Amino acid sequence: MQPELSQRQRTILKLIVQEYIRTGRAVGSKSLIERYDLGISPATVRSEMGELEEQEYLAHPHTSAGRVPTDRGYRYYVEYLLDDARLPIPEQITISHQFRQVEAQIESWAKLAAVVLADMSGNLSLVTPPRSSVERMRHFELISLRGRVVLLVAVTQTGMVREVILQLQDEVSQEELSALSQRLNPEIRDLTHEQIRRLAPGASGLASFILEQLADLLRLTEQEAQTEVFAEGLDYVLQQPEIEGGPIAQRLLELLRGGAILSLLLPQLQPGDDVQVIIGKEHRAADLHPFAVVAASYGARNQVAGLLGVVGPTRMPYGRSISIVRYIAQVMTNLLRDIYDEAEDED
Amino acid sequence: MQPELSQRQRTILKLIVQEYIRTGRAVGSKSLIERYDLGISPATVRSEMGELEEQEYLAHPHTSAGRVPTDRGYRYYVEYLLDDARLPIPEQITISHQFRQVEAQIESWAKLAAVVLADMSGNLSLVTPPRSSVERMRHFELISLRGRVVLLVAVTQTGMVREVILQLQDEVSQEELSALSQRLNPEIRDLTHEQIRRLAPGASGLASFILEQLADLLRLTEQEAQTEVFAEGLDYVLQQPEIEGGPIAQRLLELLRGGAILSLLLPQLQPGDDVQVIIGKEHRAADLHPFAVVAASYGARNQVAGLLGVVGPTRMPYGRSISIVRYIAQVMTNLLRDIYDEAEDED
DNA sequence: GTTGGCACTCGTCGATTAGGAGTGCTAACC
DNA sequence: GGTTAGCACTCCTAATCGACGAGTGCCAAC
Repeated sequence: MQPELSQRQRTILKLIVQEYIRTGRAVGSKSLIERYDLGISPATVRSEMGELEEQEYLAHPHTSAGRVPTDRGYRYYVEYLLDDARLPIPEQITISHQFRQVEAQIESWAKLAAVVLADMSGNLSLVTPPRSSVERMRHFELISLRGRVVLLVAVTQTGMVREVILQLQDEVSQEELSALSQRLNPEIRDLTHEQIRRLAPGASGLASFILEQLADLLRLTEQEAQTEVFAEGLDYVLQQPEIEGGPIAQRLLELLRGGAILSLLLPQLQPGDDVQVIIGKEHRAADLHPFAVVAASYGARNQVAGLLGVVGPTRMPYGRSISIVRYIAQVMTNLLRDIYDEAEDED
Repeated sequence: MQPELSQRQRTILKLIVQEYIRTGRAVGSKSLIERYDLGISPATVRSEMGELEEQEYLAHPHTSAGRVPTDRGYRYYVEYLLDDARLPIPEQITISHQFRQVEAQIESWAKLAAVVLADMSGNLSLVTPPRSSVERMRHFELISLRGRVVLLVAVTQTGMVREVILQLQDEVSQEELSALSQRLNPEIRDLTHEQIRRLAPGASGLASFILEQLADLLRLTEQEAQTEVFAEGLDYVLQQPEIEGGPIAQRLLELLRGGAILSLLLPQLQPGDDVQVIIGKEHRAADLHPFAVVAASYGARNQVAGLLGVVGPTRMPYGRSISIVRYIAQVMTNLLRDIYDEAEDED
C-alpha cells in the first residue's frame, strides 16, 4: 500500500478516522465540514469520500449513511497519518511512580502493567509475565511439611520460583532432606529439565525421585510461559458499543479463558523492537477479526521476554494506545535489565 | 420466619420457584397447571398465589403478569422446600479425577476449584486460596542474580512460598549470602513478622536489612489473603438474561477488580461448617443486592482456611449450587488435611 | 372452599409513519 | 476542470398504533 492519496484526501481520511473513533457514528460530509472548517464544501468532501471509498479506505454501512473507516483505512491512518507522540511527561511520571510503589517481584510488575495499561487505554490489556524459553535450574530446597509430605521449592536461573507438594514413600527427616538437597544442588545447577531427567536413573531411590520431580517442575515452568497471561479492563471493552454484551463479547470471554487468546496472537507477533498493530481482518484468526491489537514485546535481551498489549474494537484510539504500550514496554524492559543485564548504561 | 404455609401453598411456592428458575419468565396460574397436574383449577392456584403474595413470598412485576419469587420466597424455598441432595456420584468422580490430574500445588488446586465450580454451576465462581491468619517463617534462601541484585525466597510454616527481588548496597557473593542464610535461618524459624522485625535492629548491616525484608514479605503474604481471589465463569454470569451486559454487569466487573467483592462478602460469611446462602437484599452491601451467593469455607482445622462459592442472579439453581459448593469444599478440605493435619481418619 | 366465566390490564411484537442525515447526480459557476 | 448549490432519493431511527395474548381479580354458582 503506497501513500497514493492527495494531501486533501489524506486530511479528510484523517479527520474521518478521528471523528469516527471519537463519536462511534458514521461521519457524513456535512457534519464534518460543520465541525472542521476545511474551506471546501460538503459536495467536494463527498466526491473525495467517493474516491476514498473506491480505494477501500472507507465504507458505507448502508446506502444513505455516513462513511466508516475500513481496516485498510485504519491501517493507512496508523501508518501515515499518525504523528506518534510520546506519552505526556506527567503521565509517564504517574506510571513510573506506581511501579516504584509496588513490591519488587516480577509477577507484581506484570500485574501492575496490566492494570495501568487497561486504565490508561480504556481497553482490555494483556500482559504475559517475562519468561525464558529454556529454563535452567539454579537452586532447590526440600522442606518437610509433616510426615511424608514434603514441599519442593525450585529457583531457576532467571529467578522464577516454583513449588510443588510431594508425597514420599517413607517418612524422611528434615535433616536428611537438607543433606540431600545440599548434595544434589551443585550437581543440577545450570541444567535444563532434560539434563536433570537424564541424571535421575543413576541416582538412589529418593534422590532419583526428587530429580524426576525437579525435571517435571522445570518443564512445567517453561510450559506455563505459553499460557499464563494477566488480563485487565474487561469492563472497559465490554462497555464499547460495538461489542456490548453481544455474541462478540461472549467470544472474547471464551478466548480469554486459560489464555487461549495468546495462542492466536503469538504466531503473528514478531518479537521486534517496536510496537505492532494488528487491525481487524489482518488477524489470521477469524475470532479476532472484530478486534484491533496494539502490542509490544519487552524484556532483557537474550534472557527473558514477555509480551504486553491492549485489545479493543478496531475503533480504538490508536495514537494513544501506541504511546502507552510503548512506554510501559520500556518501563518493564528497564526493570528487567536492572535484574538481569550486565550493562547499566541507561537510567 | 416460620413455615406457616399450608401444604398446598408450599407445593405451589416450590413449583413457582422451580419453574421461574428454569424458564426465567414470570409464571402464571394457568401455565403452571398445564405443566404440573395438581388436581386443582387455575382459579384456586390464583387465590393461593394471592395469599403468597400477601405474605411477600411472591411479587408481581406488573398488574397482569405472572408471579415471580421475592428474596423471601427464595429464602423459604432454600430453607424448607429444598431436599438437599448430594452431588450425583458420576459427577463426584469427574471432579476428583480432575483434582488428581493437576500438579500438587495449593494455588493450582484453588484455580481448578474455581474452574470446576464455574463450569458445573454455570455461574461465576470465587475461590480464595487457603491462608493462615498468622503466618510464621519456616525457611528462607538468598540467591544472587547478578551484582547487587538478590532474590529472597521465603517459605512459611503453612508452605506458602513468596519471593522478592532486593537491591543491596554493595556486591555480596553467593557464598556470603548462603552463609548468612544458614546463620539466620535457625533464629527466625517459627517467628511472626512482628517478631522478626524486632530482631532487625540488633543485627549487623546486611543481616538487619534482610530481616526487615523478611518481615515485610511475611506481612505482605498475610495481607494478600484478604484480596487474592480466583474468579472463573464470568461469561456464564454475563449471559444471564437478567444481567446481560447492562449496568449490573458493569457493577459486577468493577467489584471483581482487585478482589473488592471479597471485602463486601467476607464480613457476612461466618466460617461455619456448612454451606451458606445469601440471597439478594439479604446482602449488607447494596451492590450485591441483585445477586445470590452460595459459599462455604474449607481448610485444615486451625491451620489454613479459604473460601469458595458461586455468585449468580437471585434466580439461580440453589439446589445444584449448594451440592456443588459443598462437595468441592469437601474435596479441598481433604486435600489440605493430607498436607497439614496429623489425623488421617478419613479417606 | 372450589370452580368456571368474564371483563380488564398490560406488556410484547409487528406494521406504519414521520423525520432526518446523508448520498449521488446534475447543472451552473469560477 | 475542479468546485459548488440544489434536489431527489435512500434508508435508518424513533415514535405511534393496534392486535394479541397471558394473566389477573372478581363474582356467582356449585
